Amino acid sequence: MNLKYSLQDAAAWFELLTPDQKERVQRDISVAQYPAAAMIERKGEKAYAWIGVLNGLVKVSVGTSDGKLASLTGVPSGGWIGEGSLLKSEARKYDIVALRESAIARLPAKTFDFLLDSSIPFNRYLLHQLNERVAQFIGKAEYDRLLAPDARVARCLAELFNPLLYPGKSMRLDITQEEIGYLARISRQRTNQALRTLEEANLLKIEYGAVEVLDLEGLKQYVV
DNA sequence: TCATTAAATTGTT
DNA sequence: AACAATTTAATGA
Repeated sequence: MNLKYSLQDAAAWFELLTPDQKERVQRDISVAQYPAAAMIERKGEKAYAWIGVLNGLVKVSVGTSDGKLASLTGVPSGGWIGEGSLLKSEARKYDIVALRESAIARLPAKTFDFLLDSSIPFNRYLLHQLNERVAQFIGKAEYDRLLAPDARVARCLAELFNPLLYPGKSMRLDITQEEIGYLARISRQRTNQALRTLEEANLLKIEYGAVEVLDLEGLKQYVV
């Protein structure tokens, strides 16, 4: 229930701020709980806040304007999304849905702008995140449909670790095989099969209700 | 703290 | 998709 503690744990950028800035963020931010499968943000609505996943797991479905290719990205706790719509102050271009019960933080656009204006480290953090995301989408658009299910799972898992800054953090992620299936858009039993294949290749370790990534680079590059 | 039971997750057909 | 096996969490002595 301690907001400050949550932010230190689930917002890598929070540590980069000065005490004054931290104080303002804590004052302006709001947190809400969402049950599994709840719609957090809807496509088409205007963006008033930066969305942070303090706890839980969220999926972002991006519907391209030209049609049906709705590719998915998973966002684990510690991930922050939606800055694109904020910067251009336009409507959200995707739906954000809770995959399981999640604690969602909202940083108002005003505060977001304030940080942009006053904190160099914050800008640097954002730049890095945007860069990562672009690389992600390019790779996705290129390969997503052509990849075998095993590779799709590998990529989805790799992406779940991307938004986070992993140094120091654990390489273990609490996610069920069913949830991975949702993200990779394959059945749960196929997910199971894929995970076993990846475990065979020493890229990850299957745990109960979680997976531990052993070789992130290997996952990103996995093919066939 | 340990044993029993229920719920959730995984493995198999 | 349905079922069985396994693991974790919850309950109560």
